[in-house]
Amino acid sequence: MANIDEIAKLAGVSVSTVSRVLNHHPYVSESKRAAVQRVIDEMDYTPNRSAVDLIRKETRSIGVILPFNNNQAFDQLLHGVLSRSVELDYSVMVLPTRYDAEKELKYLNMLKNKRLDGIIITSRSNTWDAIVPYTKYGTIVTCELTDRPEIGCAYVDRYASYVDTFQLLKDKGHSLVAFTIARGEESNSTQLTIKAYQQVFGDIPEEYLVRDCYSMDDGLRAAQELLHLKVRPTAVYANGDEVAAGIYQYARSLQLRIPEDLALIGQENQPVGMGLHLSTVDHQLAKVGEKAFDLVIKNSRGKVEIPYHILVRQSIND
Amino acid sequence: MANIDEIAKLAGVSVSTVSRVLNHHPYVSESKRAAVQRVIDEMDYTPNRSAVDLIRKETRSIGVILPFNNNQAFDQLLHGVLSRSVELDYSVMVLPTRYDAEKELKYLNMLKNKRLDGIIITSRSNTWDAIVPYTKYGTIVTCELTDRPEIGCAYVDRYASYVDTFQLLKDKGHSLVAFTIARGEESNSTQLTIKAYQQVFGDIPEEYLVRDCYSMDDGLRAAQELLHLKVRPTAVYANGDEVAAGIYQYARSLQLRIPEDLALIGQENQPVGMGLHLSTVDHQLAKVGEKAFDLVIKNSRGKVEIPYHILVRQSIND
DNA sequence: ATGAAAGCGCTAACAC
DNA sequence: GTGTTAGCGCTTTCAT
Repeated sequence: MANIDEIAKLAGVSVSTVSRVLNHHPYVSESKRAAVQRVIDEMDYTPNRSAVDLIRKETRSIGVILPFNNNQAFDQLLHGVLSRSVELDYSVMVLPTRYDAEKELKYLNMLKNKRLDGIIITSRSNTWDAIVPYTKYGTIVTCELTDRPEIGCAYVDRYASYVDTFQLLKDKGHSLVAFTIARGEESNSTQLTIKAYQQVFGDIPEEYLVRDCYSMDDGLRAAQELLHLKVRPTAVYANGDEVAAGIYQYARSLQLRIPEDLALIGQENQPVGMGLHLSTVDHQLAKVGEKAFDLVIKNSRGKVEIPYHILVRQSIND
Repeated sequence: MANIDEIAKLAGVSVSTVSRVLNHHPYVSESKRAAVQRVIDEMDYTPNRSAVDLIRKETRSIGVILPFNNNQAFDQLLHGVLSRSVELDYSVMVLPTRYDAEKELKYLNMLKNKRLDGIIITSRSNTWDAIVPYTKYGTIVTCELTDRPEIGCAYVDRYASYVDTFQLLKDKGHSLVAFTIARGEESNSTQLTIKAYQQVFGDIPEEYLVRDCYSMDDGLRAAQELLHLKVRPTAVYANGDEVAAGIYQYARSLQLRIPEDLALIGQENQPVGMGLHLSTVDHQLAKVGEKAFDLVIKNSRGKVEIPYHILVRQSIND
């Protein structure tokens, strides 16, 4: 591929002039601009991006740190990020950690070596103490609330959301309420779910907490565990609509009526829940992703709260 | 951030020596290597990636072109790509087109401006004639079979797969077979599904073909259309397990028995189908993604076929 | 084994 | 308006 020097030579101008037309600067005579453009077209020339990034000290690329890409929730966040990035002509790298703290730091290092202008952390494995130093090299935005002033946040008040949901169930007359979670206790949202439960109902009966739930299949397993207990829960709060759908399915196979025999509520308002009339808590993850993107490219440390919505559908009794 | 000159100066060596230790070259005395390393650590130095890419003329980054990221099938492909990329220390950019041909070309241009070493096309909007010229600038691998010699392919023989599946249904005694598709007729797999159907059953009754199916919700809609027909199909081939699950759900709500009253088979072996004992055709999309990645970084134009598996579970009669 | 120096392809300050 | 030139931060001959 030709370079800018060659274009300049062929057009009979200096490289600065070529650079100017490339970057749509004013103060270029129409005749020269046209001449340069013609040569550019003829030679099928495109500026080398590494050279531009090197001198501009920015890449118009951002990264998204997530544990897995094949997960509904992270996929929604990513979707939000991508929507905005396409509009604003940014590129996005997907940085999957599998909850490996080492790898996470390696990704953060892409700010330092100027490969990325910013990074969105959708879920982290490191402590903030380990992460914050990297803000020196680029913008870091996270999808949970932290009071670290160096970190931008696009977040949902999960604790309030969980409390609200459990309270709703309680208000509907349920005292035997089970719930499902994804990872074990080290995860942020898991911790908050547990705290919220305790806040509303007090102690958690060990058998009312089902771990490692991600898919509909896990929902079936969870229901299998829960619905054969001597003291069967009368309501379940699932950590996702897929999981809720699995529970629904299993309950129906047992001839249980929803919501009369079992009330059910999921999360994230996924299509899977719509036709089943499952209630759900929509944390608006795509919107969180969009907002996180906006923060990161504005180099903002703002804390932006995204509202959640509890959608009560037929799977909850009146 | 410090640069390589500064490190050289502080370590009392030349920049070449610093570069050598950075790149683990031989022929550096242990004493100097140690001295340089110490300064690097002290200064917390990391080489600028744009400068390295510029001179090396490669980025160790690849792109994945897909229409949407929030879609099970593309997500599986992406998952395969990411698995391998993490192992081999490559970065991957997600390039969502929404089937916009212009945008697709813009993405392909990232090969030309040396931002990406290669691109994986999981689904395309342009003709091969428009795409092939970009192979001059980087490797292009696709997830469908094309005989263009410049393009590497990691693909499943979809036509054979679809014919096999329809034939299986026919062998089980079904002559009233409906099916669902995603996009309209311009999509490659849709076209092949239609051709396969005609090959096995002849003409397609218009009402046995349901379009725009992506999620479980769409499956419910499809079932609603199909199961109230005067001549109800006795089997449905869904273009995904989520869609199949929706159909299952609706059929059950009508008290139809699966498979006695309605045989059902989906695609992609998703968790949603497992607990429902839905039969499925596993096109091994994650494996396709992995293989596509391997081709692209080997700069290979190979054509690699990935086998598909028909998993017969309870949703099909004997 | 080590260093000097020539780029890689581009932008922008400065001079005219 | 336009050109000259000094970098940006690095790798890699080519000497020594």
